[in-house]
This record gives sequence, C-alpha cells and structure tokens, in this order.
Amino acid sequence: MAALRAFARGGVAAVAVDVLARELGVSRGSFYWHFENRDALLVAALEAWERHATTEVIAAVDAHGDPWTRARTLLLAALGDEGIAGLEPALGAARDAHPAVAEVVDRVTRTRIGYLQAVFADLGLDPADARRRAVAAYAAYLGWLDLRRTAPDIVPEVVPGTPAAEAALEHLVSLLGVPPAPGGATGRRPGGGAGGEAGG
Amino acid sequence: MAALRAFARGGVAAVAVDVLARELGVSRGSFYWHFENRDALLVAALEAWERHATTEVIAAVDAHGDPWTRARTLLLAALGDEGIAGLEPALGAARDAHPAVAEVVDRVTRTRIGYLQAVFADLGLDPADARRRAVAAYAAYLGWLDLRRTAPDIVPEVVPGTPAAEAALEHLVSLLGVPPAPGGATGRRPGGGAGGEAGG
DNA sequence: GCCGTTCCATACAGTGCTGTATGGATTTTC
DNA sequence: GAAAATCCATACAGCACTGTATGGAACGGC
Repeated sequence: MAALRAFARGGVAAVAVDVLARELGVSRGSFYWHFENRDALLVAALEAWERHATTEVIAAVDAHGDPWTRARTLLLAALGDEGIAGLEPALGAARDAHPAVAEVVDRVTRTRIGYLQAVFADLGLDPADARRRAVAAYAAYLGWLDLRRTAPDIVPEVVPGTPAAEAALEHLVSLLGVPPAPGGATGRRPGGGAGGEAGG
Repeated sequence: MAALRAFARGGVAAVAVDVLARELGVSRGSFYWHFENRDALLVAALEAWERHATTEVIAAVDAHGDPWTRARTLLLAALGDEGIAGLEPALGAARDAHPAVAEVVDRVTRTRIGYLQAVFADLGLDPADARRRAVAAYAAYLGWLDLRRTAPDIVPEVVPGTPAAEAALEHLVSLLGVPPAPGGATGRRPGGGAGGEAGG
C-alpha cells in the first residue's frame, strides 16, 4: 500500500490524497470515488498493516505445534521481512498524531507482547518472567528496527537463510535462557550455551 | 523549546511557524525577525536537542573517573529524564523526512553508540564485544522509550531515586556481564552475572 | 527631544492540500 | 443496442501555512 510507504517517509501528514494520487498516476477525483475522505484512507492503511504485521504472523506461527519451532519462526519473522522500511518506527512515533494511529498501535503492541508472553510461557517460563522477557524482547525489536534505518552500517540487515541470520537467531534463542527442547527439533545450537541468566 | 514539543507530537510537519506562534502567543511577524525561515527554526531546534541529549550528558558522565560510576550515571540518565515525551522516537522516525533531521540523528546515534562502546571497553571488554553490547544496549534503550509511550501500563516510568529505578539499574548493570569493579564503588550488586555469549 | 535600533503585529500574495461538483469514458446488464 | 453502474478526470471553492511588506511600540544613545 502506497499510503503506508508515505507514512514511513513522513508520518501521518505525508499520507496526503494529493501526493498519493500523483505518485500513483491517478487523479484525486478517482481517489474520492474509492475512499470517503483522507481519514478513511488512513484507517484502511492502518488496518491493512495490523492484519499483515500481526494477525497473519500470529496465524502462521500458531500453525506450528512445538513451542520451540514457534519461537524460532516468530523470531525469524521479526528479523527479516521488514516490509516497508521504517514503517514501524514511524507508526510508533506518530501515536499521538492521530487517534486512529494510537488505537491501532496500542492494539498491535498489546497483541504482540501478549503473544510473545504466551510463547515464552509455553517454553516453560512462569507468567511473570515470561511477561518481563516479552516486554524486553519487544523493546529490543523496536529499537533494532530504528537502528537498522539510522545506522545500517552498524546494524546490517539480517537476510533470512544466510549464516548471519542463523547466528543471530541462535544468539536470540540462547538469550531466552530456557533449557533446550527435549526433542531437539531446532537444528544446530551454539556450543557452550551458558544460559544468560541474571536476576529479575 | 516549543518546536521540539511540536516535533514530538507530529514530526517535521508539525514544526510550523503558524502553529508555534499561536501556541506561544506571539505573531508570525515576530518569529520571522528571529529566524530566517522555517528551516532555520528546525535546524536550531535539532541542534539544541543534540547539545542537551548528547553533548551535555557525555560531559556530565565524563566528569566521573571510575568506569563503573560512569556506566551507572549513564544508565540512570537514560532511564529517567525523558525530557519531552516521545521526542526521540519521533526524531528517529522522521529521519528521512528532512535532510537536517537525518544529519543530526545519524550523528547523535553514532556519538552515543561510540561513547557507550568506550564505556564498556573501560569496563574491561574487548572492542568488538564492547561494540556489540553498545549497539544492543542502545537498541534496547530506543525500544524502551517507544514502549513507555505506547504502553505505559506495561512499561512504567522509572523515576530516579526510587527503589524501582535502583532495581532496574542493578539489573542493567548485571546484564553487562562484566566482572565487578576491584574497588567496589557501586554499592550492592546482584549475585552471579553469567555472561550470555553466542556468536556475532 | 530626536533618531536609530530592536522587537512585535497586521496585511497581503503565493502555494499546496482537502473535499465537492460535474462531465466523460468504460464496462455491465437487460 | 440502450440504460445503468462503475470508474476516472478536470474544475472549483475553501482552508492552512509560508514568506514578505509595512507600520508601530519600546528603548537606548546623543
């Protein structure tokens, strides 16, 4: 959706009928046939993002039964596939710029953290600890997205399937500090795995 | 600076002469006497932020000789004193909206990560490890700021001086995974900091 | 007291965006 | 094949913001 690309560039203000129509090579008159007004476009774009970046991911991850596979799938989905570069930071930053943004961003945040917590709990963590780790992991994820745009030379993109992605994934999994799965369906896992525990 | 407050609300587009002048109860004619144009205001605001949020903090932290005290001072400064709520996420997200923003945000990011790396190196980490931890810590910091706005009920504000702040601080220090300082000028520190290493 | 500087306000033209009105083109339906 | 529905474009009024021009008030130097 072009509207989301515009959002990533300049926030709510950049989602302009005039600009979008010009960019897509159509007239504004045409736009107003498909959408009631500018706000309707914004809401539609936000809902499309919510579906793609939350609902669909959770559905895909939930397809796996084994909690370890779920965790790995989830982390991989978060690492790669940024979709539109800079969208998520832009959405988070624009939370107070428009009530529709606040609503969707809040819902997505809570949904994601809640799901993360559930996955961690499935890995054997008690609810409070799972919650703490879910919040910390999600905060790290958000900051990671931010940094990848600001300083791509310092934080290179992680392309799924590459050794770097595998290493990063294993690093993250090890940080969960949970004993490995009995079955061992997770492929290679790093050597000395000194569980990175350190108080609450 | 009112301009920065506006930036936190609506990004670059919200830093408007008309709006700011009305908010401050002065006329636009008056504004144009003090600033060449809108861009000049934006640049001045960005530079003010850079000074306050980077140069001054580093100068204050550098005043301490002991690396552990430096690390604690730095983390405390990052935890509390958000200044204008939501400014940093807004600035990061608006990186591509205006070249002046990109310039300042990039410089601030590199300065902070570089300084973090130096502090970690002073704590005894080798340069590569210090770099990795600096990037990870800064990413976590950015995500933390974001989450604190989006879900303050989940990520409560950490007020310096309170027990919660102390606990969070100790937690972070412990996460550094560095052997305690010889002098022990850091007060209480939690039990066994087993460093969670795992590949690059 | 007069002049110049400094600071602020009102008035105006220019621009870019929103939303509506209206007509034309294309496709569907009977 | 005509009527209707669907889709798109141009034209217009309205609004918000930028930047400039111009006038006026407060203040200090002489």
